[in-house]
Amino acid sequence: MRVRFAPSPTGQLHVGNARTALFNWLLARGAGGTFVLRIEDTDAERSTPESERAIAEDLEWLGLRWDEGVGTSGDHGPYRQSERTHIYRAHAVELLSLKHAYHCFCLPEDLERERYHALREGRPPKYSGRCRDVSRDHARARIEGGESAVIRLRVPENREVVFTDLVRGDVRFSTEVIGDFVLLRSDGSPAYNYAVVIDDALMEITHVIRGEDHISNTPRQMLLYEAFGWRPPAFAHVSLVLGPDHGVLSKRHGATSVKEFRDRGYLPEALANYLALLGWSPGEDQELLPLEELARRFRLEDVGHSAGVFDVEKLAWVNRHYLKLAAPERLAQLSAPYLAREGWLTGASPEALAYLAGVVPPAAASVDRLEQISARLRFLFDYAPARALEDGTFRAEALAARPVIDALVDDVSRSAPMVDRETFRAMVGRLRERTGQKGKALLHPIRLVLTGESEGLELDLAVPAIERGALVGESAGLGPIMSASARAAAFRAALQA
RNA sequence: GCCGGUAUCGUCUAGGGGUUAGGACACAUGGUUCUCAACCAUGGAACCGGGGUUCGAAUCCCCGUACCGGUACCA
Repeated sequence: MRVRFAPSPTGQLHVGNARTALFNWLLARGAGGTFVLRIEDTDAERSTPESERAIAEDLEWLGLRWDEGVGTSGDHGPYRQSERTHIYRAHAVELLSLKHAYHCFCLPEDLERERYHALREGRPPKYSGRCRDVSRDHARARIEGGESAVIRLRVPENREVVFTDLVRGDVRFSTEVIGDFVLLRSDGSPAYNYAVVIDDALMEITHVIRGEDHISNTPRQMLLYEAFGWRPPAFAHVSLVLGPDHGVLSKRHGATSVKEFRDRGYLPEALANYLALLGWSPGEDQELLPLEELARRFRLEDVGHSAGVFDVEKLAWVNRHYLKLAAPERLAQLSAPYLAREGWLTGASPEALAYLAGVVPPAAASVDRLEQISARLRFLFDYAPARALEDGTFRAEALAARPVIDALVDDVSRSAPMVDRETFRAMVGRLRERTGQKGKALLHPIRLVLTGESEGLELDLAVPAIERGALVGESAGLGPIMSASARAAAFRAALQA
């Protein structure tokens, strides 16, 4: 089995295309087949090398490695359509001599007018076939005379073209609605439907899995396979991904490209797992499974027929799941850019990363995506009691808890840093005895003073994080982080001001 | 307009002639916790409409409707 993903390098990899790539990969992976990456850059205007690189990078990030294609040494290359022009031309000549194709000299404006009239009279707007009978010799003469021509396929009249779609079953089209379409443009470059067939055939693709938007291209492609006498591959058209308003997923819905999701701090395994769930189900009421397991279970016949609405909430849930599974070092590494953006991390020293590996995982357990990690860790790096006390509720809570606060300031100024849960709890125990307060009345004031926030991480975790962070110090490229004792003093000063 | 595709909770889906129509996300309520989040429990929530076939239709067939895609010298 050989499958392919064939994007046009005209922008970032869209999640809908990523899902198509994923389905291809899952099928190949599950069947021990070959996954080919081909670049369809026949539109010279819009194709860029940057976007080809970006797409390749996104596929790799998602874990969808290709066995053959650009950047590999496969023996079905080249894998960039812009490098295959000679192949397309050679095959066009073959079609010409087989009389399956012909030169067409019709002017764009004439075609435009024909189309307009056809539409107005309720007829399918297909090419009239006016140049069908221009002989090859005559055509050659006109071209030598400076006229430009396209090459069109001679589409048989009044025929039914049927193909079996692996996800939808038999699909049939009448050639009555298919005009003689363009194979080679007047500049010699291949049109999509033509290049695809040549490439899929020559690259020995056995299963073409692509978006539903290509379903009406398929009969044209079948006709081409027929003209060449080639056996067509199996086709499978997967439905499209929609936005929450059931329209095309676009920027106003938020992120739409793989790159954007990556930048927001979604894990690749989460995006891939979520995408697999959109239009397919692994069965047994299971949803969260590693890619390899998904590949084992994947069957094209089980892919849903209807378009799917992209649900960011569910993606967030999947992401939270994988965030909890991720190794601490990895989370620290992945969080670094977000912390650096805030100016809290100036260099990824081993000490700083080791410290983060301890503090990021508990914070990450309560966010949807890593982008939110800085808000969750703000208490460490941006301690500002004066600012916090500007809030009326916060101030009132602090004022009401003066005895606890005073005792805290006193205790913390005289005891050792609370670098672990036990020393912190010991301190809480001393305060309980001294003030007679317990539970919320005791812990909430401690939170206000030590974190400068009224909500956040468990204090058991937060306070040792503060103390250890203060010890790591700025020389390691971290912080600065104020110690608990400095915070207590600063807080009391701010409260009295 | 024409051609093609699709239709189960708000969303993703399981099921597929007889089921209390199952699960997940989201939502609501409760529990837990110093707090938020997380977590746990409970709950509300669906077979597009109309005909037909059948003892029986959400499931099969037809028609309609809605939505999506295509209708290029874009891909």
